[in-house]
Amino acid sequence: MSKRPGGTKKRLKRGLWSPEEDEKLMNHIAKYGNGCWSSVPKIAGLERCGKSCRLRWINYLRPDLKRGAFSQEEEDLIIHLHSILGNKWSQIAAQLPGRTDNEVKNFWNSFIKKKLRQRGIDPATHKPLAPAGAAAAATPVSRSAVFSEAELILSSPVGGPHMPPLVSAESYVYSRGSMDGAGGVVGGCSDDGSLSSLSGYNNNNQTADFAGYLDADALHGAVIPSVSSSSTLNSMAGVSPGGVANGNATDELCCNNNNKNNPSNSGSGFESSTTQSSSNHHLPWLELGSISSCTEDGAGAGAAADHYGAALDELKWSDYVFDGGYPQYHQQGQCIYGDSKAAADAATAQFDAHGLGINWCLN
DNA sequence: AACTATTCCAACCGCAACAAA
DNA sequence: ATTTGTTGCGGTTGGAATAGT
Repeated sequence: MSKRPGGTKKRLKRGLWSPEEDEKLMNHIAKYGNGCWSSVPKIAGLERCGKSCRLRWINYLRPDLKRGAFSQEEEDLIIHLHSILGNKWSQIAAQLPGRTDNEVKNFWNSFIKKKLRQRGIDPATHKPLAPAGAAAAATPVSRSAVFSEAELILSSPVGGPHMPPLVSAESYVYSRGSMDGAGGVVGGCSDDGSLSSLSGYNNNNQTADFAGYLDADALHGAVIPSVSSSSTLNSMAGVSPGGVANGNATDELCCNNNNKNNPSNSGSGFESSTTQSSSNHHLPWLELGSISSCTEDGAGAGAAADHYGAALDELKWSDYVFDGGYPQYHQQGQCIYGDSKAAADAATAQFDAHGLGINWCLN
């Protein structure tokens, strides 16, 4: 570890945060909001760099963090989003209310990766691991390589424009009994041929429609507020990422320095995220209308989705990939609030108990 | 009980993008 | 147009907790 530059400046503290430091930081943010991190240590009386303060707040202190075990839905969603986005942890985390990019990243590296390998799936490519002889061919492939295969299939004349029964490369990997190519139907209806609708992500025998927010282009191009960013509270407040992907200006939703004193930024975001209980509340956009983002041919695509409902049920690939025995992913180390929802509630309560009205980004 | 190995989370680092001066 | 400062992101690492011997 190299020394920090600083010369005559007081040496900044590093390492784990003490409860006192946490309290100082929380008090400061409650008072002034979370802008201008460089000035936070000075004002708050912390011997930390602003960067460290920001990270501590984003990854640990924010009361809207879930801080519990990842649910099966979250796990499935992470795997799928990773298959689309690769290591874009912030964008993946943006789809998981209450989760940070760091948390998702750690979860991936410490748990999902391992599990996928055990199942014979290459976590880098989301394809079956090649046999030893073909190791060279199975070297990590870029996300674009995976996409190219998916796009190849999606753009093949089998379906043609707006013809739903398209099979993505991924579905070959994940769908139950799909290795023969018979199963794993993924609805696709995007005009640009991108994968835009998937199903089978919740465990309630519902067709989970990811239209819109799983559009790869939208995810890459849209400014999706990350959980780890200062403009996250819109997603915490149940704002559908689909709306973002549909091109709505994020500024009007975000809590950032350009949107001061927006009522939607204060408190309500926390509440909604900490009181979510059902899977669909965790993932509010799952309640989007069927193929809602299939712009020009929405009705036809929706009908097609119904038509292939049975096949879509086959796409509960999590059941296939993770056939039970899902261990709880417990937080380790420092945890000031305990676990899960109760923790988040407690955090919110604690914040409230301090009588600290949170004014986001007031400075 | 003592030691070692492994796991995994929190924190750090370097870089890039962006905005303001 | 350039410089400087700030923020955000992804990769990496330190070390506490846990498991194994």
